[in-house]
Amino acid sequence: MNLSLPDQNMHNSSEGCIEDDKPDVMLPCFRRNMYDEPLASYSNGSIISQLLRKTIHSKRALDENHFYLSSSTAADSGQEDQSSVSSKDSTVEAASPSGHISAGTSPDGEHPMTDHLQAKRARVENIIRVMAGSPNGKQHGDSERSDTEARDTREAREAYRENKRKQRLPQHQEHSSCSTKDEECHKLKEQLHSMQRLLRQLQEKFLQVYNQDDPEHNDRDETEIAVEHDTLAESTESRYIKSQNLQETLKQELSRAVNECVDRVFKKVSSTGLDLSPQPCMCSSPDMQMSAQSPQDQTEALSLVVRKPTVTPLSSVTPTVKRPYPVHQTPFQFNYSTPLHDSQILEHLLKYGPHSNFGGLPCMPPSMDRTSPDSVDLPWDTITMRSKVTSSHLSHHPRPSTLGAVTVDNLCLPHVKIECGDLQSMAERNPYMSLNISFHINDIEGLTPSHLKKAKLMFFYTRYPSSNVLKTFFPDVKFNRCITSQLIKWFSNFREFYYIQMEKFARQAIVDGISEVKDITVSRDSELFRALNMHYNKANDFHVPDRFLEVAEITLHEFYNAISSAKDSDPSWKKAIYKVICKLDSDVPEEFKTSSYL
DNA sequence: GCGTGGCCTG
DNA sequence: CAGGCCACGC
Repeated sequence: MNLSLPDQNMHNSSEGCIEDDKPDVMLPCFRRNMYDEPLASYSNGSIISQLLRKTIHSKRALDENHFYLSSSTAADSGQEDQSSVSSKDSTVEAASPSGHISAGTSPDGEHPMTDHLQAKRARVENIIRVMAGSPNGKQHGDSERSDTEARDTREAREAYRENKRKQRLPQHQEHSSCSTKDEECHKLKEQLHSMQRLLRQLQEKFLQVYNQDDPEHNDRDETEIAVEHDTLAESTESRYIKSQNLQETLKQELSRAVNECVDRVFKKVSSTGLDLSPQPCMCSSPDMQMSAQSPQDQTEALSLVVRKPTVTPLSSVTPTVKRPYPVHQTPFQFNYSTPLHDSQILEHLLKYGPHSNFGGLPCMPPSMDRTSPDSVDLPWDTITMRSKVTSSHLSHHPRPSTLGAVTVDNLCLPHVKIECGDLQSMAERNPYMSLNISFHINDIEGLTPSHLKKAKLMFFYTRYPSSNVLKTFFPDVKFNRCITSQLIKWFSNFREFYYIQMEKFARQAIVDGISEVKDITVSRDSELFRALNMHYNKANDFHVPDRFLEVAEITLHEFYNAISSAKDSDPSWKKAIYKVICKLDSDVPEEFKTSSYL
């Protein structure tokens, strides 16, 4: 029954995430002295700045001699940066060192970028900004509205929120819904061509920079990237942060938006005969290209994009990254996500860069070290875009016992609500960072499937465990309000199932004509027991204590008596039964106290 | 106000 | 199984 060792190290490191800076366990990419940049620096206006700066920085680390001495139009860089920043990003932009400020500034501040490269970057930036200025899709607005409209009938509060949200919707979204199909197809067509053209331009610019800079290392020097494609509009961000069910909202919004976009665009485009074959991507990653070629495979929101660790890094500037992207960070969106997939990939690549967000997050598990087992044999620049495997971290995938093999699934499944735990205030101050932190915190110190299994087995002894009991028997869990509530909720769910079964079998007994309560017994051969055992002891590798059979029988009798005496007409007729059953708890065996139990 | 349990829902 | 909501007790 020893399913897994407790991830003590992970818990410890998770604490460091909040308070302790532990550079000794951090990957190079997470060290502040490498890419120490505030999150806000990855604002829309300087996507390309960030990427190029890193690329150049990487190259410089490889070969200090690869500089270009020519100068050209560097002067227009700053001007463009300031003039074309969208208003919604202006706040972040103003607070960040991005844009023209970063134009000639290398991370270490010792090697000023050449004018030549500045000019190139400025041009590419301009292209990116043109892309960013593409009209916003109306699908999201529609989907968002339909989503909320479906459930705002009950709550005046919800209706109020809905109204406010509608007021914020740009007018053109309202009008666009009235467009004819022909117009939509035409616009789509134009957009596609436009974006393809822009993408080609951008690719050319990039390749130009790369090839001129270092043709020999071109294929090896591609920036490792992680991308996310979602279609959430930034306008909904604040609502999400305040939402009480961030996780569900994100998943629903993402899934629906992506599904709608994919379905719609393929339907329309197939009728127009447009060629949707992807443009050759500058990213050589097979996974990357495949994800672009098969957008229809992504029917669920990508909760995370993972870049696998690399095997033989050329230098310390090619660190490994596994990280989730908060889904709400899309700075802009396209009308039809699918044909613009490459652009979106590029956009995210450029916006977030391969090292963003982690400057202040020294909390990644040791498994992310490049020496971890799962990094072996992975090619350079492998980019894995994984769809959301499951909506819950409680998927029955046993957590690997070795720290080096912590699965992506465990890392990519957001669970913790923003308002949970100690991160709430941080979340309010910086939603970007807080989302990331929350995801990781939960991954590191959240309850695992092993914990769930253990809890189920404990249910055979105690149906109503106190918080103290839970803390005693889950010593490897770092308790906070959230974790405690979750554990309590688990037992609440266990009880719910338990009592449902009891009522069901009690009623069945009555239907079967059993007139004497003493004729009702619960043995290991009973159907009732099988049902319960299947639920709490699915693997059937645990010997259920006899006492549980006794309690089950008592419970069944209680239900039988109550139902047969028509007490179930009282809405709260079960409460009396609960009162009886809660006194039948046994002590949980000491073995359960060890963190390695199971 | 907070913790907890139950009910309902997805 | 989790989230929302409500009720209850402290």
